[in-house]
Amino acid sequence: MIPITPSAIKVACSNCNLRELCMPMGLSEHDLDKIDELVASRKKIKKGEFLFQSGSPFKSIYAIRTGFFKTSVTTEDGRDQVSGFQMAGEIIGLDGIVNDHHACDAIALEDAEVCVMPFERIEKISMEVKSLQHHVHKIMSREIVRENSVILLLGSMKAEERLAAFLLNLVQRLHARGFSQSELVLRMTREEIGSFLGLKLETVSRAFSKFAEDGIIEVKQRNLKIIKPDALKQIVNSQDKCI
Amino acid sequence: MIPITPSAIKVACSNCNLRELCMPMGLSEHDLDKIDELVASRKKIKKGEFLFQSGSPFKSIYAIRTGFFKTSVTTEDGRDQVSGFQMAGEIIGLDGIVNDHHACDAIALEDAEVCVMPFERIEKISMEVKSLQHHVHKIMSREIVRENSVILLLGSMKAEERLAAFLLNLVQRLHARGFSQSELVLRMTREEIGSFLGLKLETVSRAFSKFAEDGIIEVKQRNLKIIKPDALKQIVNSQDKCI
DNA sequence: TTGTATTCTTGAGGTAGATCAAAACCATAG
DNA sequence: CTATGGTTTTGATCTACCTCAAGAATACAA
Repeated sequence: MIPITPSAIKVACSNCNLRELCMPMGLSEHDLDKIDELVASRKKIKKGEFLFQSGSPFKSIYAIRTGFFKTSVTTEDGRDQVSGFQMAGEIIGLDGIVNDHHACDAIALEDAEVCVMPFERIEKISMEVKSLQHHVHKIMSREIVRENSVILLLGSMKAEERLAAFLLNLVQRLHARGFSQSELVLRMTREEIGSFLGLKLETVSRAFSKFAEDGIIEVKQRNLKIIKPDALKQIVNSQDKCI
Repeated sequence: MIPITPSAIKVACSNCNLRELCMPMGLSEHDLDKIDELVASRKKIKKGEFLFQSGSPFKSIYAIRTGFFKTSVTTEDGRDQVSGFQMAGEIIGLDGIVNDHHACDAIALEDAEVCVMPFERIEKISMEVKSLQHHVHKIMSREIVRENSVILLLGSMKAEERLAAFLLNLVQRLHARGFSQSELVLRMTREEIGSFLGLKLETVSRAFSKFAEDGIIEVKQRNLKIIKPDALKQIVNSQDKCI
């Protein structure tokens, strides 16, 4: 039996099965070696624990390997709101770059593991690997675009439209990770969904019931099955066509 | 009389009075020379015209020199929502990086002029000038944080709180540009404010009237004077402290 | 000047979603 | 198994904001 030494379990993006989600494609051997230096370590976070907290010093961004997170922002007077849900292959922590401290909380909704990528290291290697630099820009831009769509949702959709859009987005991202297009397990409570969608948990629950009643979905607690994805899409795009 | 030749009016960040807003600080002579290559040209946009449109190919980001813009996002079914207002010294267009085409519209609310910065050039010079690279990261992170606060506003504040937060943000940014802390001219209609805040224009108008009635502001069409900034701050942080 | 279009204000009434409340469901520990 | 605490559902009522509508103020053109 060969003992597993620390070096044997060394972190390596180059043979990580999530690489295509968090790293640029088509790198040369040489660049791949450099990329492997990006991840300083891995970190396990238990369900309910913080990955980082608002106000804590920013050092690294994180690639989620396993598990599920929520991020939430807080006002001075203590109101807080879920600003996103993140799953394996997604990058978290970009909000910390501007002011060298984090601007939101990141909490694990289930036991999770992340790759810790010190941002200084990213910037250093970005100076040498052009495709990494561009990739970082893309990831940040993607976050900006994602938030744009959340703003659109919060500012112009009504309750059922919001929930439909949320479910479609969730299942689409899960599908991109090889999960079912129709079945999923919600990792968050109705209250957290409501917070994200700018609704109260009762409203979320009622919308779920309504969808189930209409045969669009089947819900049993956190287990959800999408029966008619097209009906959901239609709900999202149901702005009165009249006038 | 010496005729002004094209080269004489060459764009130069190094002696632009907005430099401290859009460029990194403390650059060496050598780096400053490189930075001056960032801006390919200047572009004038008339009131009501697009700087770029959703779906149009992404080439450059823009630094606003003069004027005032709004950005707006659109759903498939044609709903649109103002996602931000931008003023001199702010950067616009970062949403285009991910997919090589823009994800929102940018429209001038008054005659404006922008510095056109081809993004490829930014990436090239970023490989050489470390502080520029970090600055780009900061600017993108700042946009992420800004959008976070819009999400918080839309998801958890009520009408008057939203308007108060909006006015405070606006006047604070204007003040950072040397304008008055108390007086400002709104560059946008009530409808545009409402769209940004997820409210109808009537609600915005009523909130203005309420603030004026309470002696917190004075409004006369687009001209606005903030009489009691602290009252506005209190309105923003007025979440029931009970329980 | 007058006319027209746009923006803004204000009122009256309707409604989506919030709030309050109770019961059902589920998970976990003992 | 029961007990406990968190989550979810559902009902009844309330309210903040929307909708509809009309008029006033403003800007601009002829």
